[in-house]
Amino acid sequence: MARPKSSEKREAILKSAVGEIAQVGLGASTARIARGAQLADGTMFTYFPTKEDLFNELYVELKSEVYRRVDDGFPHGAALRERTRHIWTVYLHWALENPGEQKVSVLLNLSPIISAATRQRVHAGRKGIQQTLDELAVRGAFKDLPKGFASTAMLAMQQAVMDTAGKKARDRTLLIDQGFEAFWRMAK
Amino acid sequence: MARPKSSEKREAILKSAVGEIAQVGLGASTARIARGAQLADGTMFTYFPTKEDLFNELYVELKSEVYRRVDDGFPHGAALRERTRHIWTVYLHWALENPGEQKVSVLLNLSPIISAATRQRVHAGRKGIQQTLDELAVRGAFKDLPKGFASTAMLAMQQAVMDTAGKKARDRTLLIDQGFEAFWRMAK
Amino acid sequence: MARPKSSEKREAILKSAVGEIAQVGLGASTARIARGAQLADGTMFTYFPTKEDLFNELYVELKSEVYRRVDDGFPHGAALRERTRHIWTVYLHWALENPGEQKVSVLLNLSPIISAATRQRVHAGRKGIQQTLDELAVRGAFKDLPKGFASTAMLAMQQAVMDTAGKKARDRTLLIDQGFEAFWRMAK
Amino acid sequence: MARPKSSEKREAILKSAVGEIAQVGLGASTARIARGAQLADGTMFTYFPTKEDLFNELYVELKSEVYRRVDDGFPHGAALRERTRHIWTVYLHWALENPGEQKVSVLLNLSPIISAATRQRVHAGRKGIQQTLDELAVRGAFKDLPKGFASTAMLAMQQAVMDTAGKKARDRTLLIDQGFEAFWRMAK
DNA sequence: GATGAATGAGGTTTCATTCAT
DNA sequence: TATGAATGAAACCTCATTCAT
Repeated sequence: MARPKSSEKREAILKSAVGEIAQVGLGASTARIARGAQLADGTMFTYFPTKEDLFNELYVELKSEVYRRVDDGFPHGAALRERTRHIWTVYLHWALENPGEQKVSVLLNLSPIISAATRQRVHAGRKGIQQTLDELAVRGAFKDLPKGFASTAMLAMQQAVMDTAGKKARDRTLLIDQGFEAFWRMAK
Repeated sequence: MARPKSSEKREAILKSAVGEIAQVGLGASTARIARGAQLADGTMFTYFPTKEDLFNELYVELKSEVYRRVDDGFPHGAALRERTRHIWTVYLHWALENPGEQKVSVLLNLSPIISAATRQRVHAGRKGIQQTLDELAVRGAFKDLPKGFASTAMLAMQQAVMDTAGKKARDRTLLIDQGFEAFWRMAK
Repeated sequence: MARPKSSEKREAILKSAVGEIAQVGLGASTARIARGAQLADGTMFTYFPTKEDLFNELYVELKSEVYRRVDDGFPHGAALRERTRHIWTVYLHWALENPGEQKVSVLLNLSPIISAATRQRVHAGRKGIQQTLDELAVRGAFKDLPKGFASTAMLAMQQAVMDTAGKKARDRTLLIDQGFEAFWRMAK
Repeated sequence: MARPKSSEKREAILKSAVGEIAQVGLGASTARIARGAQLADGTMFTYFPTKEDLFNELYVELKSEVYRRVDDGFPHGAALRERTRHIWTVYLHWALENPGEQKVSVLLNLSPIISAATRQRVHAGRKGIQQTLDELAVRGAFKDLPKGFASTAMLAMQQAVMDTAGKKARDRTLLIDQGFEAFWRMAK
């Protein structure tokens, strides 16, 4: 076989895409993304046949990374509060350490370029957390709200923490903890 | 100068922009926006010299509309809970009745096309609510968090309600109420 | 109304297309065609939304021009031989005076870019000659061959004359005449 | 140099080229041609250094094949009519059995990609028939026309038969025979 | 020799903006 | 003012060809 497709280059493209999209939005051009990955314009298309494909794969990749992190060291036997706290904390640490990735993830999520199939795929990857979210959904104030509200609210509150962290430098670990205390009030 | 620039046309452009952006994102072309407003390609540029200008003005307009509604019938003398509830409810009704406007507002907010100056301008327009938000910021769980967190969290939780409303048809008024109860737990 | 679409520019594009295609084939680039018409790259697309559209329109235009010429001064009352001779002669004069147009016409006819609808349209324009071709079809050697063979054969023999004229300079009028005599033997 | 270039692969490339060109025209990509021959993109270039080379060789190959068939079983001693008939019939049988090859042959012939040298080479290969064509050129209606007209006309009339055969299913052998009778009238 | 990844020029088309009418 | 034709930069993508493996 000839030169195999280098996964290094694949990563470089995805990384460059994150950088470009974070800066200029989904209008980021394939040419700039390629250049950012130190590749010729055309090379990108041997890795991703289409800009649309690139963006969909990128979305999957970003979400998978988060789920992977959350699953890693997940305290399976622990009480609900501890498990919820784990999800909360791990996700926020990732997001604050990777603001570009996080922003791009949000942007892609809002875009019609992400297909229903991709959304399905990503949703399926959430399996590890699902049990915890389900338990959350029947607790406290969430009990009276529709099924998926608890997880949506968690994501929303995490977003609020991120927005705040972006403005004030402050102690992030503290912010994350206190944010969780606020969130937990809804579940108690 | 004969005819004044018709503000009717200005409105038509803004409205068309909302429709187009809601459908295809910020990549919406000026030509399509103009066509949607029943105008020629070039006419748009006598109202907004630049696409950037259009988007910035649109953002201001959308936000102003919301603030206007919230200010309208604001229960100035009432207790904090009632005032917060008013903001919560009025905003959500507007958002659920105008999903396009709401989506575009979010999209623009995330885009670098919206200048710092515009953000300032919009922020300034929030004056009517500010007092209430400030009171909220020193209550319950928000007390331990940075200044702006309460309002960010409120917006985030409202977003959660909207996302949920988008999926399930359900009784929206009930959803809004119960969503508020969840939110209020953080402030109690 | 603003500047109206100039039919002069439209003609220039079509003419340039003929020149380019005659030289390099159907791979002729839209950019070169535009440049040949002294227009910016983008301008071509206000006249023809697509390369495909351009080529289809061009085909119609070329064929129409021929039919127009043949119809012009057509000896309606004359004997079959005279009418056939008219078609033969007029077409060949056009083709020999416009070798580019003729070549492009052949090229387009062979290409899948020309749609069935276009072919239909062109065929319909042949109405003026049809009667004569039908009479031809039941004569001489054509009598034993399928319906459309006479006209196909005529076109083929005209092609032979053109090919020959392309090589030898020679007296073209004489060539056309003697070519007709050869052709007529099949119909006699 | 280990293995010799497999002539089997060479054939596969040529065959694939015919298929692709017949479908999409001379714009057929080398990659698709290679894939059609079950080869990697790059492999094609060890057999034909250039797309241009491939097309020129293909043209020679197609024409040679025809001449080979015509030469095969050529009735050298027979009367002119019989010899002409042989050329007519053998060619048409080949063309009708190999419509792709025939179409590609025409396309290549019209293209500037086929060099003068190639055309020369092909013309030279016609040696076997030349004598017959020369005799034809001084007969009947051809007598008054330039040297090469008889053979050009024959090809043209064969083209007419092919076009007709393509449309009507009909008995092809009969069509070929009756077509010949029409053609022969010009030579009688 | 065979493979297919890499290249970058070039292809078609879109688009914000200008400007003649 | 309103119109929409004109512009040319830039976007996405294809392709012949090269070359590391």
